[in-house]
Amino acid sequence: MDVKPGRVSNTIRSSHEEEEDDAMMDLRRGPWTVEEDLALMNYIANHGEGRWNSLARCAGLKRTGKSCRLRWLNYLRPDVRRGNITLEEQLLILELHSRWGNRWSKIAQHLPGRTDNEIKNYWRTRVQKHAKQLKCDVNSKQFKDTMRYLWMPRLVERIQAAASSATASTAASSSITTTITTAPNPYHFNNNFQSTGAGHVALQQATLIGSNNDLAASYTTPENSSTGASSDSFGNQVSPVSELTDYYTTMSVNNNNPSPMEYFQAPNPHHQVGYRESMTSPSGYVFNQGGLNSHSFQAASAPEQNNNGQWGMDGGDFSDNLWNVEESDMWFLQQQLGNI
DNA sequence: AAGACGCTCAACCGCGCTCGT
DNA sequence: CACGAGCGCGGTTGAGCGTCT
Repeated sequence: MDVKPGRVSNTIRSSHEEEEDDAMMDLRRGPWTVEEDLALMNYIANHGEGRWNSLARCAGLKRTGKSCRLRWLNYLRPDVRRGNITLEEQLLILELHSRWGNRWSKIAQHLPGRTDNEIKNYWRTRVQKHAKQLKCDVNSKQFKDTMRYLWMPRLVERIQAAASSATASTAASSSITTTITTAPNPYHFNNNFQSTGAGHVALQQATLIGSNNDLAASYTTPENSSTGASSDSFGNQVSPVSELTDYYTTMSVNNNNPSPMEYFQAPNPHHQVGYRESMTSPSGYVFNQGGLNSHSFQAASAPEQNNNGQWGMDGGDFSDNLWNVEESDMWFLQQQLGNI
């Protein structure tokens, strides 16, 4: 990659450090400086975004329009959300990716505040890592089945557990909102900018969803807003209901070994469904495939299981536990794969 | 303590689509 | 219709940092 040496990721360097580099070329590349960020933000605050090439010139930035657009969309926008991908977001990413594949921007549209870049990075670093650890290709049927039958139900279970904890604790009722509104971009925007920025609406929306404390029902899958079979923007057939739940239903009919997802109700295809409706009482399902039921599952010495039989959930902000819990996910998935 | 290794994520690149001329 | 500019998207890179040995 022909990037200037000394590139510093995640680090804002002073423009003084790079003046020598500037003399070498007209267009700057590499990490953005504080001055550049401020120039870009101020210009967009006054003139709006779009027409990126001319914007770059008019703002006095020695950057390509592409670079400015990327910096704005992925980092400087006021509604960009940073921090760990929550359980719900993970579930949604898995679900949407199972339907659309690597259509990152499309997936990102359903995760307020998350960028396609962030989701793409999450997929590559977390999901593909899991596939690698399970010794199967991320695009293989085996791994997709693992996601559908094991990983996603497990996420739902943990979300339910977290929701229960949140309900039990009045203090916890605000934890989800806190998570969602955590860490906007590092710069302070004045009130005028915030009130006029389009992103502010999205941020309010995200907060509203979180504060609803009804996470499963909060999700709006693309099918929620349309009825009947249709095709996506790439001409692929898109089921009116979740491909995921369709798959569960089909598999449970065709497979003598009932999948864990049998405990998820098949949705009415004519009914607009969210997760809450399509997945009833996931926390109650039994892993009876290969003779493993909830008792043997819970009795096993998996890491991170607490005294309540919950997984990595201690009643606190569940997003804090996310990364620790992932290790138990790997343990769990590997155990389950061994039984298939 | 220090070198090796692995992970994360901001940033870049190339391709293809859209739209105006 | 042809062409080019602008833009968006998906793939890839690599610096920095944390962890392991």
